[in-house]
Amino acid sequence: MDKKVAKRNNTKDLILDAAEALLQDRGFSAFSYHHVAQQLGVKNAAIHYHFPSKPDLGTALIRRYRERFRDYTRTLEREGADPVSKLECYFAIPASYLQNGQKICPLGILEAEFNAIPEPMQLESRLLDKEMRDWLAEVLDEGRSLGVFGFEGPALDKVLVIVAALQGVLQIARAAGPQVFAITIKQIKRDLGIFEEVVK
Amino acid sequence: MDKKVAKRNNTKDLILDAAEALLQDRGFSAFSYHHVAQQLGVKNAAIHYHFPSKPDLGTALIRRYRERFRDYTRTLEREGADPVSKLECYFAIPASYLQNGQKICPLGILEAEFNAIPEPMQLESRLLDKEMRDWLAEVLDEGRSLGVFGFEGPALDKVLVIVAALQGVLQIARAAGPQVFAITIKQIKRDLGIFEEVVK
DNA sequence: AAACTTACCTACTTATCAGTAAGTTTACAA
DNA sequence: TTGTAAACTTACTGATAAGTAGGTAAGTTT
Repeated sequence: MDKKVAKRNNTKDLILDAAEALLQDRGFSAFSYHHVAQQLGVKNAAIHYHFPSKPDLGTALIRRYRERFRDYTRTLEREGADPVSKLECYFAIPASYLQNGQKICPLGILEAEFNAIPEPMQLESRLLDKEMRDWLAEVLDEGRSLGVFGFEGPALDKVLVIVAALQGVLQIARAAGPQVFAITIKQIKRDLGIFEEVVK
Repeated sequence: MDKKVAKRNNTKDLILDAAEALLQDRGFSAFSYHHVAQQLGVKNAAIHYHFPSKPDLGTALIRRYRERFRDYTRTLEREGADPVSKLECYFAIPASYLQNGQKICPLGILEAEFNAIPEPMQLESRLLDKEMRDWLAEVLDEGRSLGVFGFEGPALDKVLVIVAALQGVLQIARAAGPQVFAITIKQIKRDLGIFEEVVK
């Protein structure tokens, strides 16, 4: 019975998908309900039906990022991935952003526009940031004690530089071209001491 | 004769100052002529008198960043600063952003909102990015040949990680608190090999 | 088959945005 | 003293923003 304009039941997810793309492409302030609606071929009010206010949509978006990340890391854990491949999988996230239309890290825009987004979104952003950095720190610590990573100081400090560099370079790629991403990854690996054997 | 509301002749600069603060606080899409006007105690149209359109204001802003950076580096050159103090001076720029109300790098927002800003601003952003990275690369190369910096690979590659990390960490500081900045600086120095003697 | 719910649309409101036209004040020059 | 240009203000316009009220066509439940 799905003839012509059959009622869809996945609109909510499609809205989140479109909003996610717009967020990582233009920023939160720079996209509107109209943009989302147009992309889905529905009207303004349809978005308001699923997400009454823009803050609602925004927080739902970040919550989805969080869940996705949690699921991702849990899967890696379940599969018994080693620290190096965990790190590679982490690098694959921003890499996919870059490939999929020069997108940037969601946290990058959210934090850049931090003082212009509603408080609930700020809160969710803080949580996402903490969860990601804490997980990566565990990976680095694990790798260091196994002897596959070489770095000095607390893992959380090293994580900070890595996360910040990735977040920054995706933005720089907009102005300087996509090749800067691979260069950064290479340098980060060098600084982690996991490239010498392969390179030289 | 400056009694009450004497005509000012520095409004143009004051507008740029206010716009600069707003840009680094909220982003380009999230601030309006009204915000700027309100902060200066003038009307909307006064801004349009000095900067006919928002792209005009935006490009003027970035051009000023560029001039300021050029003047800054030229002064350092004239004073015969060594690579280490040049680097310290470079670090002082984002440090001042952080201190002055959790501001972030202008290039950070401009590149994050890249696809939402007018083309002339994109062009100016590219120039600013290139000029800054090229200068820093010279500093790093100079320092390496003098033996004060220790790093592998092309200086431009190392610069990329440093610039990206600084840009990123200023944003992360919004969500994670200002202390992450000092940690990042410390880590960057460690990775440049200019911290061992002082720390350990 | 009636009652209710889901998932929209049409058509609006209110606010804010960038931008403009025309008038006003002030400083300075002729 | 008058003229003129710079630096505004007043008072708008049209576009777009978020958000809402009310209606409706389907599907679901009772």
